[in-house]
Amino acid sequence: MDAQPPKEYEPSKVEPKWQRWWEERGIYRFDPSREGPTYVIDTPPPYPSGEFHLGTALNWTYMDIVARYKRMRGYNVLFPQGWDCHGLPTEVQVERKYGIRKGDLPPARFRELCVRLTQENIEKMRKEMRSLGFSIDWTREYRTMDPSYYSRTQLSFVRLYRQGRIYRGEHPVNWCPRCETAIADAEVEYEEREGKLNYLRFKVEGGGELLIATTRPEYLPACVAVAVHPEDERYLEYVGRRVEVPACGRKVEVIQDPEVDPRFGTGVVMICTYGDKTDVRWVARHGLPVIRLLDEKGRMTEEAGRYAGLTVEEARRAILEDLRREGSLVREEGLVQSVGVCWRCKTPVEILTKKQWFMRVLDLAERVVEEARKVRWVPEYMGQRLVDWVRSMDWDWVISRQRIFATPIPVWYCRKCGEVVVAEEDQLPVDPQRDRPRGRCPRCGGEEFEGEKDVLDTWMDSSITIAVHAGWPQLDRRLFPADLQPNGTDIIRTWDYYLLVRHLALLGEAPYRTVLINGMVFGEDGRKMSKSLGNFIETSSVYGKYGADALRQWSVLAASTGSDVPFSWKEVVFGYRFLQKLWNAVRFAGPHLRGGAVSPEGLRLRAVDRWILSRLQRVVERVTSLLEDFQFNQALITLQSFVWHELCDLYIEEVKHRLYGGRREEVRYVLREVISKVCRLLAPFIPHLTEEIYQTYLREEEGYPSVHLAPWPEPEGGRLDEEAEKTAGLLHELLGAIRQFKSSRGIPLSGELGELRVFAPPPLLERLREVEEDLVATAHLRGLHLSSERPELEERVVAVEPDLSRLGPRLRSGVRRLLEYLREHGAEVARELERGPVTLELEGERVELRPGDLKVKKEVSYRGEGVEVLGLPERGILLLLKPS
RNA sequence: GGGCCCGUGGUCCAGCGGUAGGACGCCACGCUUACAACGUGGAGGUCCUGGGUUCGAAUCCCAGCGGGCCCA
Repeated sequence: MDAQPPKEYEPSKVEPKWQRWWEERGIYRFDPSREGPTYVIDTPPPYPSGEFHLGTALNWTYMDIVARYKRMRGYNVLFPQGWDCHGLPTEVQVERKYGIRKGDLPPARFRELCVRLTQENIEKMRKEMRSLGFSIDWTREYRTMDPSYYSRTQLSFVRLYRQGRIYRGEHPVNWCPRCETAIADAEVEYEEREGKLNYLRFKVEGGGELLIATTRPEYLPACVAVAVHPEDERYLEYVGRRVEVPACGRKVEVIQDPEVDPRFGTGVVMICTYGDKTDVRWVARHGLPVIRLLDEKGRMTEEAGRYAGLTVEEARRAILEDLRREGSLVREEGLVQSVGVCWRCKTPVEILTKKQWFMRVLDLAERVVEEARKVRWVPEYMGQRLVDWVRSMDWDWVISRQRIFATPIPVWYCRKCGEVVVAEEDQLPVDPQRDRPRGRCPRCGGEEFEGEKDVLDTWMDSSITIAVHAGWPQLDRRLFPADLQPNGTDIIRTWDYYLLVRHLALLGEAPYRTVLINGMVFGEDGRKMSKSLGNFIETSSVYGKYGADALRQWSVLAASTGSDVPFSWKEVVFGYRFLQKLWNAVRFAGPHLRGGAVSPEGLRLRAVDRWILSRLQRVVERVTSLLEDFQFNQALITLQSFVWHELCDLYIEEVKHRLYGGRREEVRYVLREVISKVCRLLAPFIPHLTEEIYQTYLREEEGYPSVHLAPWPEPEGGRLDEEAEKTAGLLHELLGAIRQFKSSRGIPLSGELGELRVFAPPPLLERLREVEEDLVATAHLRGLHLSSERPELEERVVAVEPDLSRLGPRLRSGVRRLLEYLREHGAEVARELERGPVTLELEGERVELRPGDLKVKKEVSYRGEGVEVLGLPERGILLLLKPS
């Protein structure tokens, strides 16, 4: 036999060993040549920020559990990993790192720096993912910044363009003046900010005045109308008249629109191009002129007259001052308003009209809703978020960005006639700044072209992942649609929406069958975990201390699937302790596992053996069904409590006497059976420890190279044994009563007791005879005497508990009368019931009670001398202890 | 302003029609030949409030209060 395995399980030594081994053996690779069912996970490609958030650990743990479980169930699992490389944050990181602005370098050079930084960041994050033991197929890794990937982003652009789904147009867009780029609706965040509501006086042509309330007086130079609600009687007389815009002098008309809220401010609003999204709708609806008030940097244009060149803030101050001077500012009120800001830099977003590229998505809204409803959402209600989002969209998707590090838009413009020339499919990838189109301008024959400078929104890269890892444009139908799309609650409206709308447009089909949602990770202070809040915990500091298997257990147990989860060191420590507990139990059983497998032939399994095997079957069934439902927390709790309380605290304690002396074969057989199955059931949750156990104790006999290549345990109905469960249950009750007795007398658990005399009804006695030896040995009794005779004793009924799950459905409304009656006559009825069914007449209704309808608690006392009474009165069992 | 989620012992969370569970913390006892990061026993909850449905509600419905997320 080998040297004694270490008393303490050390994850930091064991985990890296298996991580390397798994990788070398390539056991997580998808095998394209294999027949049989596939299971495809659309792993979200993280943004390579270089930091590995605990939220990512949570998200990936869910996926990994599913991947491992499905593999064990015989699926050919595709669990790829990609990186969503493009984006502004990397540009900002590069600027900061080298102390430059992106305009300082030629774009190609700047791009190189971004690529290099991204590679470094990916390296860091990949290391973290490996350290957590995720069973990713690294041979399928992709990066959206690689030509092999972004050529497909471009291909999708070309195809959607030819389909008429992508267009270039002048349309208001959300614009971040700091980043100087358009951003999509989904990238706008809302923040509560203190603002001022200004009441301004507008002179009405031909006499009178209107008071309007606005939070954005700086937009006065772009005021194109004044609106009131059509049913607002206060202003009916003004409709159709013209008013003078203060500080500017322009005359605009008073119009009606039902979207005006008569309760806000004075019920009169000014319509400007464009103060907010409502303005956009009003301008379109009433055909109002557009005044281009702001430029790309957020400064006032010539249109602002004497305010030209000022920033938004400066213009606000200047205009307010002028208003005050001319007496148009009547009053100001404080107001908390939610302001749309850029998700990256938190600068308030403005609405600008610029030529941009769009993907037409509004007309697909109902189709998207229809498909979203067919998808299985976990938890179910999360699907509603996508539906709500789709229905609330106002604009098409702006897909062009004014950045550098991104996929180029594969388009040129003819210098002569301005014709748009889109790249040929077989020409991709292209960089229109460097490459040129094939041939001449199709319209005018021109040969000079201007390459598009704008680039694609990074969601254009990441919303075709499913098609890409299914081999598109040569789509492998076994890999599409993906079976699982795992994601956080915060990006349902982006990732899940874009994936859906994009694949629908491109392939006419929804790309995923199930969406698995994980919650947000909060810090120990209860707020969303982030560096800026100072409640950030490095993932590596957690697994570095307690191991990946402990961290994974925290991910699973912290809350039910989809709920937000608070990080807690205590929970991680609990996971670590479970590892120790399991390791120690296996270490104890080890010598008995190693002596070769025991054949079940000819074994005389005892009640406790049949009990634990029966319980094991129930655990297999339950864990399997919970995993099918993605209820990871309940599945793991079921396993932990089976191992900890049933296997360790009960079974192992109850069989020690047989291992030390007696006949060992049955116990050896059962221990091997239980540990082997439990090891497999736990493998998706704690892959390292289960591998260590498997390799140390089980592999030689079972023959699978790894526990992760072993099949998932199938429920064996024949193993269910209700009789054994009842018998063992009785044994546990007796042991409980004895422990309680010892505890109340200050006797050590290991302390020896005298002779126990048990008086019980014959059926129970039969059961007790089966476990007699186990009881004596485990409770440390000097002797045991079982008898069905009733000694002289006094019984007093102290409580009668009706079993409502039996009585309710049978008696319906009679239950209330019965309860009232039992309050008075409970003891009486209970005694009668011992002899057989009882029929009661309650307020004219006949009520029949059967044995078992009532749980009766009795107090028993014995009149003899010199014994202690422990008793299990509700079961009609009396325990008498003679002192030793 | 709208949609969705949550409100359970000191703390964090399961449960989601049959009369309350776990972990952590707390108290007492025990180093029983796997494990003291352990074991045994114990204390601790009108399941946010008010209505309704039901024989029966922590669980379903409605309203309110409080918190969160997403969006206007």
